[in-house]
Amino acid sequence: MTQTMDAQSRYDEMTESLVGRGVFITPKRAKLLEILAGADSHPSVSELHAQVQLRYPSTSLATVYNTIELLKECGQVLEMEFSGAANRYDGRRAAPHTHVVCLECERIEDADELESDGAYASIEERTGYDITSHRLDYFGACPGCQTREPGAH
Amino acid sequence: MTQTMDAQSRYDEMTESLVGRGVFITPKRAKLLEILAGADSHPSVSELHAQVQLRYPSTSLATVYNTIELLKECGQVLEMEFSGAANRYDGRRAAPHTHVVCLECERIEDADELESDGAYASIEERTGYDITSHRLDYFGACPGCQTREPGAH
DNA sequence: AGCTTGTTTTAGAAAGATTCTAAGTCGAGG
DNA sequence: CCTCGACTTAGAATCTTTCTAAAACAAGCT
Repeated sequence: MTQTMDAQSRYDEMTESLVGRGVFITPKRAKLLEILAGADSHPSVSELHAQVQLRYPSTSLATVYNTIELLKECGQVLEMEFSGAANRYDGRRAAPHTHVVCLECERIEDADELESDGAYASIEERTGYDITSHRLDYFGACPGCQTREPGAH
Repeated sequence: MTQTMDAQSRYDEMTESLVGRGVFITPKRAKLLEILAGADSHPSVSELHAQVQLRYPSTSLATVYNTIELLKECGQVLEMEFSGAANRYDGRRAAPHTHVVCLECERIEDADELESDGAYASIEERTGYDITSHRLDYFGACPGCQTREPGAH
Protein backbone atom coordinates (compact mmCIF):
# COMPACT_ATOMS: atom_id res chain seq x y z
CA MET A 1 0.00 0.00 0.00
CA THR A 2 1.55 3.27 -1.08
CA GLN A 3 1.13 6.25 1.22
CA THR A 4 0.62 8.68 -1.62
CA MET A 5 -3.01 9.67 -2.06
CA ASP A 6 -4.89 12.07 -4.25
CA ALA A 7 -4.93 15.77 -3.41
CA GLN A 8 -8.57 15.78 -2.33
CA SER A 9 -8.08 13.04 0.23
CA ARG A 10 -5.00 14.71 1.63
CA TYR A 11 -6.82 18.03 1.82
CA ASP A 12 -9.68 16.39 3.70
CA GLU A 13 -7.29 14.66 6.06
CA MET A 14 -5.42 17.85 6.85
CA THR A 15 -8.62 19.76 7.37
CA GLU A 16 -10.12 17.17 9.70
CA SER A 17 -6.91 16.99 11.65
CA LEU A 18 -6.83 20.75 12.21
CA VAL A 19 -10.54 21.03 12.96
CA GLY A 20 -10.10 18.21 15.46
CA ARG A 21 -7.73 20.46 17.34
CA GLY A 22 -10.23 23.31 17.45
CA VAL A 23 -8.50 25.29 14.72
CA PHE A 24 -10.56 27.31 12.24
CA ILE A 25 -10.00 26.74 8.56
CA THR A 26 -9.92 30.27 7.20
CA PRO A 27 -9.88 30.92 3.45
CA LYS A 28 -6.14 31.61 3.47
CA ARG A 29 -5.46 28.46 5.40
CA ALA A 30 -7.71 26.45 3.10
CA LYS A 31 -5.75 27.72 0.12
CA LEU A 32 -2.47 26.77 1.76
CA LEU A 33 -3.73 23.26 2.55
CA GLU A 34 -4.93 22.88 -1.00
CA ILE A 35 -1.50 23.81 -2.33
CA LEU A 36 0.32 21.53 0.06
CA ALA A 37 -1.98 18.61 -0.66
CA GLY A 38 -1.43 18.92 -4.38
CA ALA A 39 2.21 19.92 -4.71
CA ASP A 40 4.77 17.32 -5.64
CA SER A 41 7.65 19.80 -5.60
CA HIS A 42 8.38 19.96 -1.86
CA PRO A 43 7.87 23.74 -1.69
CA SER A 44 9.57 26.18 0.66
CA VAL A 45 7.71 28.67 2.83
CA SER A 46 8.38 31.52 0.45
CA GLU A 47 7.10 29.49 -2.50
CA LEU A 48 3.97 28.62 -0.55
CA HIS A 49 3.59 32.25 0.43
CA ALA A 50 3.80 33.38 -3.17
CA GLN A 51 1.22 30.78 -4.23
CA VAL A 52 -1.27 31.78 -1.56
CA GLN A 53 -0.76 35.43 -2.44
CA LEU A 54 -1.89 34.75 -6.01
CA ARG A 55 -5.35 34.23 -4.55
CA TYR A 56 -5.13 36.36 -1.38
CA PRO A 57 -2.59 39.12 -1.99
CA SER A 58 -2.69 40.43 1.57
CA THR A 59 -1.38 37.18 3.07
CA SER A 60 1.64 37.61 5.28
CA LEU A 61 4.57 35.27 5.79
CA ALA A 62 3.59 34.84 9.43
CA THR A 63 0.33 33.19 8.44
CA VAL A 64 2.15 30.61 6.39
CA TYR A 65 4.63 29.85 9.18
CA ASN A 66 1.83 29.74 11.70
CA THR A 67 -0.30 27.30 9.73
CA ILE A 68 2.65 25.05 8.95
CA GLU A 69 3.45 24.96 12.64
CA LEU A 70 -0.08 23.71 13.33
CA LEU A 71 0.27 21.07 10.63
CA LYS A 72 3.56 19.92 12.08
CA GLU A 73 1.97 19.54 15.50
CA CYS A 74 -0.69 17.32 13.92
CA GLY A 75 1.87 15.31 12.00
CA GLN A 76 0.22 16.44 8.78
CA VAL A 77 3.29 17.75 7.00
CA LEU A 78 6.88 16.57 6.66
CA GLU A 79 9.57 19.20 7.19
CA MET A 80 13.02 18.89 5.67
CA GLU A 81 15.60 21.17 7.25
CA PHE A 82 18.46 22.88 5.46
CA SER A 83 20.71 25.37 7.17
CA GLY A 84 21.85 27.34 4.15
CA ALA A 85 18.56 27.30 2.27
CA ALA A 86 14.92 27.41 3.27
CA ASN A 87 13.16 24.41 4.76
CA ARG A 88 11.14 22.30 2.36
CA TYR A 89 7.74 20.74 3.03
CA ASP A 90 5.99 17.60 1.89
CA GLY A 91 2.24 17.76 2.39
CA ARG A 92 1.40 14.74 0.31
CA ARG A 93 3.24 12.26 2.47
CA ALA A 94 3.68 13.46 6.02
CA ALA A 95 5.43 10.31 7.20
CA PRO A 96 9.23 10.16 6.85
CA HIS A 97 10.31 8.68 3.57
CA THR A 98 13.28 8.76 1.27
CA HIS A 99 14.09 11.70 -0.99
CA VAL A 100 16.70 12.52 -3.55
CA VAL A 101 17.99 16.08 -3.32
CA CYS A 102 19.74 17.77 -6.22
CA LEU A 103 22.63 19.86 -4.90
CA GLU A 104 22.64 21.95 -8.05
CA CYS A 105 19.03 23.01 -8.63
CA GLU A 106 17.62 22.06 -5.24
CA ARG A 107 14.97 19.86 -6.75
CA ILE A 108 13.65 17.27 -4.34
CA GLU A 109 11.89 14.11 -5.45
CA ASP A 110 10.58 11.06 -3.69
CA ALA A 111 12.67 7.93 -3.97
CA ASP A 112 10.70 5.21 -2.26
CA GLU A 113 13.06 2.89 -0.59
CA LEU A 114 13.41 -0.30 1.36
CA GLU A 115 13.13 1.29 4.81
CA SER A 116 13.69 -1.97 6.65
CA ASP A 117 10.70 -2.00 8.95
CA GLY A 118 12.60 -3.13 12.00
CA ALA A 119 15.14 -0.31 11.85
CA TYR A 120 13.56 1.76 14.61
CA ALA A 121 13.38 -1.17 17.00
CA SER A 122 16.91 -2.28 16.29
CA ILE A 123 18.33 1.20 16.78
CA GLU A 124 16.30 1.77 19.91
CA GLU A 125 17.62 -1.47 21.34
CA ARG A 126 21.21 -0.59 20.62
CA THR A 127 21.19 3.11 21.59
CA GLY A 128 18.50 3.35 24.24
CA TYR A 129 16.91 6.28 22.39
CA ASP A 130 13.18 6.52 21.93
CA ILE A 131 13.01 6.99 18.18
CA THR A 132 10.06 8.93 16.83
CA SER A 133 11.21 9.95 13.38
CA HIS A 134 14.06 9.66 10.96
CA ARG A 135 15.56 11.39 7.99
CA LEU A 136 17.11 9.62 5.05
CA ASP A 137 18.16 11.78 2.12
CA TYR A 138 20.43 11.04 -0.78
CA PHE A 139 22.31 14.00 -2.28
CA GLY A 140 23.65 14.40 -5.78
CA ALA A 141 22.91 15.83 -9.19
CA CYS A 142 19.58 15.35 -10.94
CA PRO A 143 19.51 14.26 -14.60
CA GLY A 144 19.05 17.83 -15.86
CA CYS A 145 21.98 19.17 -13.89
CA GLN A 146 24.31 16.38 -14.92
CA THR A 147 24.34 17.76 -18.46
CA ARG A 148 24.73 21.41 -17.50
CA GLU A 149 27.83 23.18 -16.27
CA PRO A 150 28.25 22.75 -12.54
CA GLY A 151 27.34 25.97 -10.75
CA ALA A 152 25.20 27.21 -13.65
CA HIS A 153 21.74 27.50 -12.16
CA MET B 1 36.23 -2.63 9.23
CA THR B 2 35.06 0.33 11.24
CA GLN B 3 35.82 3.78 9.95
CA THR B 4 36.44 5.21 13.40
CA MET B 5 40.09 5.75 14.12
CA ASP B 6 42.09 7.26 16.92
CA ALA B 7 42.40 11.01 17.23
CA GLN B 8 46.05 11.11 16.22
CA SER B 9 45.42 9.30 12.93
CA ARG B 10 42.50 11.54 12.10
CA TYR B 11 44.54 14.62 12.93
CA ASP B 12 47.31 13.44 10.63
CA GLU B 13 44.85 12.66 7.86
CA MET B 14 43.21 16.07 8.08
CA THR B 15 46.55 17.83 8.15
CA GLU B 16 47.91 15.97 5.16
CA SER B 17 44.75 16.59 3.24
CA LEU B 18 44.91 20.34 3.85
CA VAL B 19 48.65 20.59 3.20
CA GLY B 20 48.10 18.71 -0.03
CA ARG B 21 45.90 21.57 -1.14
CA GLY B 22 48.58 24.14 -0.38
CA VAL B 23 46.94 25.32 2.82
CA PHE B 24 49.07 26.35 5.80
CA ILE B 25 48.41 24.71 9.14
CA THR B 26 48.55 27.67 11.50
CA PRO B 27 48.48 27.15 15.27
CA LYS B 28 44.81 28.08 15.47
CA ARG B 29 43.95 25.70 12.68
CA ALA B 30 46.01 22.96 14.26
CA LYS B 31 44.09 23.39 17.49
CA LEU B 32 40.78 23.21 15.63
CA LEU B 33 41.80 20.03 13.81
CA GLU B 34 42.92 18.51 17.10
CA ILE B 35 39.53 19.23 18.66
CA LEU B 36 37.61 17.90 15.68
CA ALA B 37 39.71 14.75 15.47
CA GLY B 38 39.09 13.95 19.11
CA ALA B 39 35.51 15.07 19.72
CA ASP B 40 32.77 12.48 19.82
CA SER B 41 30.08 15.06 20.54
CA HIS B 42 29.45 16.38 17.02
CA PRO B 43 30.19 20.00 17.99
CA SER B 44 28.71 23.15 16.50
CA VAL B 45 30.76 26.03 15.19
CA SER B 46 30.24 28.07 18.31
CA GLU B 47 31.32 25.17 20.51
CA LEU B 48 34.44 24.71 18.40
CA HIS B 49 35.08 28.44 18.55
CA ALA B 50 34.86 28.43 22.35
CA GLN B 51 37.23 25.47 22.56
CA VAL B 52 39.84 27.06 20.32
CA GLN B 53 39.56 30.30 22.27
CA LEU B 54 40.55 28.51 25.45
CA ARG B 55 44.01 28.20 23.92
CA TYR B 56 43.99 31.19 21.53
CA PRO B 57 41.63 33.82 22.96
CA SER B 58 41.89 36.12 19.95
CA THR B 59 40.42 33.58 17.53
CA SER B 60 37.47 34.89 15.54
CA LEU B 61 34.41 32.99 14.36
CA ALA B 62 35.42 33.62 10.77
CA THR B 63 38.55 31.53 11.22
CA VAL B 64 36.52 28.57 12.40
CA TYR B 65 34.06 28.86 9.51
CA ASN B 66 36.89 29.33 7.07
CA THR B 67 38.81 26.26 8.21
CA ILE B 68 35.71 24.09 8.28
CA GLU B 69 34.98 25.18 4.72
CA LEU B 70 38.41 23.96 3.68
CA LEU B 71 37.86 20.65 5.45
CA LYS B 72 34.51 20.22 3.72
CA GLU B 73 36.15 20.80 0.35
CA CYS B 74 38.62 18.03 1.17
CA GLY B 75 35.88 15.71 2.40
CA GLN B 76 37.55 15.68 5.81
CA VAL B 77 34.54 16.60 7.91
CA LEU B 78 30.88 15.63 7.87
CA GLU B 79 28.38 18.46 8.16
CA MET B 80 24.89 17.95 9.51
CA GLU B 81 22.49 20.75 8.71
CA PHE B 82 19.72 22.02 10.95
CA SER B 83 17.63 25.04 10.08
CA GLY B 84 16.59 26.10 13.56
CA ALA B 85 19.83 25.26 15.31
CA ALA B 86 23.48 25.47 14.37
CA ASN B 87 25.08 22.94 12.06
CA ARG B 88 26.92 20.09 13.70
CA TYR B 89 30.22 18.56 12.61
CA ASP B 90 31.72 15.11 12.74
CA GLY B 91 35.48 15.16 12.31
CA ARG B 92 36.08 11.59 13.37
CA ARG B 93 34.12 10.01 10.57
CA ALA B 94 33.83 12.25 7.54
CA ALA B 95 31.87 9.74 5.46
CA PRO B 96 28.08 9.73 5.76
CA HIS B 97 26.86 7.40 8.45
CA THR B 98 23.85 6.99 10.69
CA HIS B 99 23.21 9.16 13.73
CA VAL B 100 20.63 9.35 16.44
CA VAL B 101 19.58 12.89 17.29
CA CYS B 102 17.89 13.76 20.57
CA LEU B 103 15.18 16.34 19.95
CA GLU B 104 15.26 17.39 23.58
CA CYS B 105 18.91 18.00 24.43
CA GLU B 106 20.32 18.00 20.90
CA ARG B 107 22.78 15.27 21.68
CA ILE B 108 23.96 13.45 18.60
CA GLU B 109 25.50 10.00 18.68
CA ASP B 110 26.63 7.53 16.09
CA ALA B 111 24.32 4.59 15.42
CA ASP B 112 26.15 2.39 12.97
CA GLU B 113 23.65 0.84 10.72
CA LEU B 114 23.09 -1.60 7.92
CA GLU B 115 23.51 0.93 5.09
CA SER B 116 22.67 -1.58 2.38
CA ASP B 117 25.68 -1.18 0.14
CA GLY B 118 23.72 -1.24 -3.10
CA ALA B 119 21.41 1.59 -2.10
CA TYR B 120 23.20 4.28 -4.13
CA ALA B 121 23.17 2.19 -7.29
CA SER B 122 19.56 1.17 -6.89
CA ILE B 123 18.41 4.73 -6.31
CA GLU B 124 20.52 6.06 -9.16
CA GLU B 125 18.96 3.49 -11.46
CA ARG B 126 15.45 4.38 -10.48
CA THR B 127 15.76 8.18 -10.31
CA GLY B 128 18.48 9.02 -12.79
CA TYR B 129 20.24 11.12 -10.18
CA ASP B 130 24.00 10.97 -9.72
CA ILE B 131 24.16 10.30 -6.00
CA THR B 132 27.21 11.55 -4.16
CA SER B 133 26.10 11.57 -0.56
CA HIS B 134 23.24 10.77 1.72
CA ARG B 135 21.83 11.61 5.09
CA LEU B 136 20.14 9.16 7.38
CA ASP B 137 19.22 10.39 10.84
CA TYR B 138 16.87 8.98 13.40
CA PHE B 139 15.17 11.48 15.73
CA GLY B 140 13.82 10.94 19.18
CA ALA B 141 14.62 11.24 22.86
CA CYS B 142 17.89 10.02 24.37
CA PRO B 143 17.81 7.89 27.53
CA GLY B 144 18.50 10.87 29.80
CA CYS B 145 15.71 12.94 28.32
CA GLN B 146 13.16 10.14 28.47
CA THR B 147 13.16 10.42 32.25
CA ARG B 148 13.02 14.21 32.42
CA GLU B 149 10.08 16.50 31.80
CA PRO B 150 9.70 17.23 28.08
CA GLY B 151 10.88 20.73 27.35
CA ALA B 152 13.04 20.90 30.47
CA HIS B 153 16.53 21.39 29.12
C1' DA C 1 67.75 44.53 8.71
C1' DG C 2 64.25 45.86 5.47
C1' DC C 3 61.10 44.56 1.36
C1' DT C 4 57.76 41.86 -0.98
C1' DT C 5 54.27 38.74 -1.72
C1' DG C 6 50.57 35.86 -0.61
C1' DT C 7 47.93 33.77 2.88
C1' DT C 8 45.54 34.18 7.12
C1' DT C 9 42.94 36.66 10.51
C1' DT C 10 39.94 40.04 12.27
C1' DA C 11 35.82 42.99 13.39
C1' DG C 12 31.95 44.36 11.68
C1' DA C 13 28.54 44.57 8.17
C1' DA C 14 25.29 42.00 5.42
C1' DA C 15 22.23 38.41 4.16
C1' DG C 16 18.51 34.88 5.00
C1' DA C 17 15.30 32.29 7.42
C1' DT C 18 12.56 31.92 11.28
C1' DT C 19 10.36 33.53 15.51
C1' DC C 20 8.38 36.99 18.32
C1' DT C 21 5.38 40.99 19.52
C1' DA C 22 1.88 44.18 19.88
C1' DA C 23 -1.81 45.96 17.61
C1' DG C 24 -5.49 45.51 14.34
C1' DT C 25 -9.18 42.55 11.99
C1' DC C 26 -12.74 39.37 11.60
C1' DG C 27 -16.81 36.57 12.54
C1' DA C 28 -20.14 34.00 15.30
C1' DG C 29 -23.29 34.37 19.04
C1' DG C 30 -25.76 36.76 22.40
C1' DC D 1 -24.73 46.49 18.30
C1' DC D 2 -21.26 44.25 21.57
C1' DT D 3 -18.18 40.96 23.04
C1' DC D 4 -14.90 37.51 22.86
C1' DG D 5 -11.56 34.69 21.04
C1' DA D 6 -9.03 33.36 17.25
C1' DC D 7 -6.62 34.96 13.33
C1' DT D 8 -3.64 38.15 10.75
C1' DT D 9 -0.36 41.68 10.01
C1' DA D 10 3.95 44.52 9.73
C1' DG D 11 7.87 45.07 11.65
C1' DA D 12 11.27 44.10 15.03
C1' DA D 13 14.32 40.72 16.92
C1' DT D 14 17.17 36.60 16.81
C1' DC D 15 20.37 33.50 15.13
C1' DT D 16 23.53 31.38 11.98
C1' DT D 17 26.32 31.89 8.18
C1' DT D 18 28.64 34.60 4.59
C1' DC D 19 30.93 38.59 2.94
C1' DT D 20 34.25 42.56 2.99
C1' DA D 21 38.04 45.46 3.56
C1' DA D 22 41.81 46.18 6.21
C1' DA D 23 45.41 44.59 9.38
C1' DA D 24 48.66 40.98 10.78
C1' DC D 25 51.82 37.54 9.71
C1' DA D 26 55.39 34.35 7.76
C1' DA D 27 58.81 33.11 4.50
C1' DG D 28 61.99 34.25 1.10
C1' DC D 29 64.93 37.64 -1.06
C1' DT D 30 68.20 41.55 -1.36
